Amino acid sequence: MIRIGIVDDKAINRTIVKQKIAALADACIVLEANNGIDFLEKMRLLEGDQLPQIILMDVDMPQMNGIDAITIGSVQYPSTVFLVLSIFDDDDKIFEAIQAGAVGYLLKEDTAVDLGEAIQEALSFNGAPMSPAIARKTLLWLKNMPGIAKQLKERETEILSEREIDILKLMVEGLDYKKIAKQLFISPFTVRAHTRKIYEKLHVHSKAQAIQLAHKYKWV
Amino acid sequence: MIRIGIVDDKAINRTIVKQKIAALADACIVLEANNGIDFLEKMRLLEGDQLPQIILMDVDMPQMNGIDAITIGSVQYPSTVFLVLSIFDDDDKIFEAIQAGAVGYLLKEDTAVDLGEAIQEALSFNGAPMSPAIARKTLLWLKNMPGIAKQLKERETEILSEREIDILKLMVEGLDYKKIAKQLFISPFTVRAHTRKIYEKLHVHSKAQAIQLAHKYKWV
DNA sequence: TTAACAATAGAACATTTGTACTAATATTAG
DNA sequence: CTAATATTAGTACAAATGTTCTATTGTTAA
Repeated sequence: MIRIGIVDDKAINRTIVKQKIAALADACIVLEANNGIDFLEKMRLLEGDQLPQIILMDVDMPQMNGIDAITIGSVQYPSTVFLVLSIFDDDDKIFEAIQAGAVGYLLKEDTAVDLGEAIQEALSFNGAPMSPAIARKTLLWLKNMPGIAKQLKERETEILSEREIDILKLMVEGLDYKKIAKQLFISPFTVRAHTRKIYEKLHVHSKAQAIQLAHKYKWV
Repeated sequence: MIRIGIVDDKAINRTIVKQKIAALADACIVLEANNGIDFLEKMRLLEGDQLPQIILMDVDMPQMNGIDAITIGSVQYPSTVFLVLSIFDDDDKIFEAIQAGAVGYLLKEDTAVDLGEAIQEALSFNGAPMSPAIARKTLLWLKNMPGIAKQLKERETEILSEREIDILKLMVEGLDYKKIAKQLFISPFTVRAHTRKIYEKLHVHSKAQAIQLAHKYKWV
């Protein structure tokens, strides 16, 4: 019997998932929580042999979101497996969830993936369930992140546009927005617009982080 | 009607795949090759509207392996989608295949994944088919990627103190004042004090400029 | 011929950073 | 011992940056 936990702030979502679980032969819900805080508190009250083996975690929740809950929970309960069940395929969210320790990421609306199958895969030794859309994103990220084993020289980044690379280069040289704008004969606002796009694409949140990636992957 | 190509050096494997394809309603085999060279030659003989939309590619083949075939093929035939069908879940192979341009990676023995579904996913706009085992590996890679930037050599700068270099290193890694402070168990104010000293010594006026010098003189 | 995207420009607001100060310890070179 | 320097910690304010928006124009892919 597989012990399952559901964390979602919307009762309707929990009900839908519970109905799907009920259809499975070998599974039962042992924990239900509204948000990250609630989840951690309810986990603390359970004995070791009653702890859920798998948690189906929503991302957007009040008080404590799913990412933070996974970050803390995956350390505190290393034998529990966390599976994100989100409505959004927001890049940053997926990335953060994986970083936090989620073993899989499913889209709620993704009908192609059967929840039961996903649970089986998550619990099986070396499986990780993913919606095809999510799989594609992770592959694209991987593809564009050289430096694992082979250092792929001056390969095309494919992520950033030409103009974005212009800006990134000047950023690396230590120029501020105004100086970059003057250099490229454009408005400082435009430089900032490009910067926002760069951050979004690289999943970073500061100039220093962008510069670090630029050096690491030799984009400059 | 989906046009499919199979590249595998073992006739028995091709037969198995062909049988699975035959069971699909809307698909037909338009190309069959023994290895990478053979594949590229046979592709050249086909008209644009007869080119396969999807290639099921084996990895280990004589003369030219699947990775190289994808590398070349994905450039020459950008609208064709390459799907690796391998017996091995060898880390390097998977990674190389993705780098080469494969949109998905399936294990032949993986019974959980239906080939037809995988083909549909591969052809659909933003789907990528993956065996759960492969998905897990890619997730692990992603998770561990940003952390590879360790092991920095010590070098005498003669200008900066040890502590200042500590701070500079973390600055280069993209951490803000608070994060650096937490990392070094000191107050953010202290970090800022060090930063001021660093700027003074290096004659710079921003984080980005300091990072630039750090890279230029290989202090990190 | 739409749809998507790149490049441009800007408003508004919160956070972080840069700079100019002070100041207590600890260590070290002369 | 004394002076210099490193490390620590803080206040205060101005400037730069990060983020969330909107919006126009041109180019390109489907």
